[in-house]
Amino acid sequence: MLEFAEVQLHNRKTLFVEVILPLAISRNYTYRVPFEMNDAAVVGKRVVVQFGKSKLYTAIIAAISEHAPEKYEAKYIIEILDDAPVVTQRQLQFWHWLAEYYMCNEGEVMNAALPSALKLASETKVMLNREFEYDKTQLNDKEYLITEALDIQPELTVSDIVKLLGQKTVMPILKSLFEKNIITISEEVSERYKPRKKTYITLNPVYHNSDNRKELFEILEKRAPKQADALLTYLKLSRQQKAVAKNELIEESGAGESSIKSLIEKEVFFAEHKTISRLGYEEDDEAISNFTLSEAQQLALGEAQQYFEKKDVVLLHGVTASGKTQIYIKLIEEMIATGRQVLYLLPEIALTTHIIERLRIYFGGTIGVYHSRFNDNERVEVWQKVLRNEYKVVLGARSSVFLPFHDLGLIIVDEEHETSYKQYDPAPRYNARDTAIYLANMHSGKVLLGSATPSFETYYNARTHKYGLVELTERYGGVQLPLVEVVSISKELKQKTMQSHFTSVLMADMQLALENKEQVILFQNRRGYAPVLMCRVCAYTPKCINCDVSLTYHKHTTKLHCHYCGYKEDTPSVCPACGSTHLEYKGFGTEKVEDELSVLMPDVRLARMDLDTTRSRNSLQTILNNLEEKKIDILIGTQMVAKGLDFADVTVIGIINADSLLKYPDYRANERSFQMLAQVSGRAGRRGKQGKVVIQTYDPGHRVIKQVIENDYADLYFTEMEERKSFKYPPFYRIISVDVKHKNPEILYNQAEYLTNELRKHFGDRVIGPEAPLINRIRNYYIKTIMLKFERDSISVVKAKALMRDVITQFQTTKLSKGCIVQPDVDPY
DNA sequence: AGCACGCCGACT
DNA sequence: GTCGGCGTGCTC
Repeated sequence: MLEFAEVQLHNRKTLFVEVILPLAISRNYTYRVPFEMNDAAVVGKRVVVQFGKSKLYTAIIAAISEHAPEKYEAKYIIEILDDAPVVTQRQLQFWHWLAEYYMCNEGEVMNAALPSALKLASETKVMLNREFEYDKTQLNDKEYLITEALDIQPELTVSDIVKLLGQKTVMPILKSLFEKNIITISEEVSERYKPRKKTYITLNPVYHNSDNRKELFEILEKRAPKQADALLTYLKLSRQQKAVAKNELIEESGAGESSIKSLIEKEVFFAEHKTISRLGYEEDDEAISNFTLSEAQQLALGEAQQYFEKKDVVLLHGVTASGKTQIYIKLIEEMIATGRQVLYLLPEIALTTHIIERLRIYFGGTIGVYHSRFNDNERVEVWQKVLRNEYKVVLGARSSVFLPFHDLGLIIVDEEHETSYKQYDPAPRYNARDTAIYLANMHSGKVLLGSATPSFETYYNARTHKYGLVELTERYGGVQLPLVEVVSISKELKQKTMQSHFTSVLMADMQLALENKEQVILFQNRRGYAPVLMCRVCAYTPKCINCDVSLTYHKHTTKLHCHYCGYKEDTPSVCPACGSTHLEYKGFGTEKVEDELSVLMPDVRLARMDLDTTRSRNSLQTILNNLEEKKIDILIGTQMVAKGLDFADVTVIGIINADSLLKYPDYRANERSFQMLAQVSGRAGRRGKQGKVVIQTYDPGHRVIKQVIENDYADLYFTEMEERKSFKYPPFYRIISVDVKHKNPEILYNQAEYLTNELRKHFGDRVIGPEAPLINRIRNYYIKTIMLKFERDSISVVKAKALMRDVITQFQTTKLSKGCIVQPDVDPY
């Protein structure tokens, strides 16, 4: 609180702030700044505001003005949370652009951009105002309860109070207490996340003497063999690494918490609690293992650098295992030498410790990592460090484009073709690759897109000289491309040489690999056990009650699951339609492949990698570690296995059924299939051995399969581009699709038709549809899709979007559209 | 997104 | 006669 005299010194301007609220609302709102906060009000800081009757939100100041809004009296902002902005001006500009480009609200962008710890109103701390005397008799029951609780416990969070009162709406009560000056509300970001402690074990120096150690060991072996094991493991681990963590020791030795505890009590071990960074690594870093670029890499690097003189974006098209990462590292080194920041984007799934470690060796403490497996405290930590310029390099997934960079000199987008760069579910439906190009431009920085199988959009831009194009056709270290063999499933079925889903060719190759102590990866583009349960008599198939999809049988739960809404039900033993007991599984997924293989090869160590087995925080890493440590012989997985796996001993890759990829009803199906198959194949026989890829298919003559065998990306590109052109698809046209949803199918049908006609009034035959998507009902909402195709180079897409926005807004004000959800998706995948 | 105001069914 | 269902409209 400022003294009266100080207030007088202030310039008593009346200030208003326009704030972005973390909500899906179409505009920003303006609040008044209390005089004493005038100086503290800065664009990019967070404020607490009341929005609506009772809700308090953390909002971001987007603009400050001295002019009062005309038509209403502005509410006051309640508090300014930050001493310095947490969002930069440039970010706000970026958010604004993103909302425009992807046709969503700034609030939705804010939600995607800010770690929730920076916007959680419910985690706000509440405490008593010590400087103020108040009369308890003046309080109502609930207010009294809160003050009583605060007498005992000086600090409560809003969610604590929710629990205390047993009701959800506590904000009005808190606000009234706040207004009566009884409580204060604060949110100190720096204290919001507590440093993580980790316990390290060290050996009592007495036992550095080998005689003492021997003596101890003999005693332990007799009396406490578990403890002896723990000691041995400790000695092994301490030889390998500088510090031994307690949890690691427990895991490695299998000794259990209690054994370690008694060793600590006996003063054999010392326990040391260290504060470590939540980001999972310590400061002490080994020296850098210096690599040298191959001639081809050197050449490619030089080309890229030359292009950067003239172009903002360069595509590095390098075959799998051509050593693109080393080129990235050189470019990063160069950029950080100039003092500018670098963002290295990777698909979520490729962000394994493998790549993180590799880069950490290079860049040590200046590299930050940011991805969705991080919890919020960790994300805030990275956010703050980027903001304070403590990180020069950030390695991250899609959402790291939202970090508060100051001076981004270079963005690398690895595996640029990856569809996971596009966010679909909550708006903003943004593509991190495209967004990165805009972001780099804002910083006058450069973008390097890397891929073995570039997206056609990118390749087109490169071929038409919008981007620089660097080709790297040689695999690093002279590793040969794998041998690809296509096997006809129908032929083997006729010959009766199939064993369950495996052709004799694949079986033989797997066996050979296993005999040589090598590893195998099997690729099946579908998770679950069997996609559907079907009645053999009446062909009945159980469907989800909320969605227009067949339920999938999952063996571990023995239930039928819906992959769209998570609905589960028990597997029926009789057909609910005709009463027949002849129910059978049709189709097959990763789980069934695993199951059948375990029957065919009972002694082989199998593992499965798909969405179901990698859901938890560390399970993916565990699978990868096991693979690396050769605890797995055969890994069966979905698309996940195609990404970022780089293991020396994987020599055979089996694609169980290529047709499931090829017959996808999507104009990108061929592009996708090629990418998929090329990526999967690229996993075979990297360091030093030629790998083998077996593609099982019903259609061995398929054009794309031929192109894969010949690794002929260019041929694929040219044939596909002809079709893209004639059928008005990207990259020649830009697509904006609009999903219309409603619980009632008839209303939806009429409204989608109406909206389509409205759009057609402006855009003519650029409007296609409405069409029912492949899955026309999800979570009880029926869906229709309207598609708009805009010529790439003629009418301004910016104008078109503005017009679309108007049409949609207009549509939503019509009474008939009640209950309709309209979701535009710009550049959909 | 929440929350209130508002108009139609099964209950003290 | 009310309690309460969620439909729709607004929030600076």
